[in-house]
Amino acid sequence: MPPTLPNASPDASPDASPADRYSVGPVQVEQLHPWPSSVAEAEAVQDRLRGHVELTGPATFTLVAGLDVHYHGDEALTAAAVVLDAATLAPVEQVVAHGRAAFPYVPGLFAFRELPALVEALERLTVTPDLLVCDGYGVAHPRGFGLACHLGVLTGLPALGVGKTPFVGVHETPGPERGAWTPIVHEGATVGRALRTRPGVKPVYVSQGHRVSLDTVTEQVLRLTPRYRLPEPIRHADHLARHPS
DNA sequence: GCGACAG
DNA sequence: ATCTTGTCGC
Repeated sequence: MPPTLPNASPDASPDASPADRYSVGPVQVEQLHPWPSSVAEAEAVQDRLRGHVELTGPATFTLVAGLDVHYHGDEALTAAAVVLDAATLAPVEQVVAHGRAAFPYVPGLFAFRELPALVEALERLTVTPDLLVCDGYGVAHPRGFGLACHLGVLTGLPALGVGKTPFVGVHETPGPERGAWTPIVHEGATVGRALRTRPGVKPVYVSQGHRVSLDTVTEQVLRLTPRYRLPEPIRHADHLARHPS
């Protein structure tokens, strides 16, 4: 049972062999070898992969995937991936993967809890999304490598993160109109934006995950959020994770 | 040193 | 994340 860490056993369970999992779909995902078994190892993984993040990329997309996880009880969880047609926002494909939290909850290391299940869901897709919309942060993170960066770097796909509460850095409150935003500044650098997606409603906190510019992140999140506070891909994934069919 | 801390 | 009712407003 993973979610009991701070004091982990080093050479406990050998990692599964590289060939123990396969994907039937077109989305190929790099595996993390070995899976971190302590806070220090997890932080080291983030520090190592951080250099792989690309902050520029395409500005338009055709298939957008929303990703989210729902927890049941202690460690059981369901990950969902829903692909939408970027032009119409109509659902194209939806898949779920059941699993268990793979790491205890530690702010900043949140990605390690959900990564295995989210990766499995991505591998079950039969279409290839060209943008991953993640529920959490990207480079707006204590070590500059949040969940959206993990998923982007491991798949090679453009990825962005949408957070519902402030996490790192400082920012002013954006104006009340939809589309208003202010920069999130962390250690002297702009790492994301507080973005108003609905008039008078709490802003969301967006940041780059991989292969997208901050302007593109802002533009896409607004485009994917025609009605509610959160982007449609995330809302669909959230619903599917809660009510698997 | 203490508190706060994505989901 | 999750435990939880009603209520106000578009």
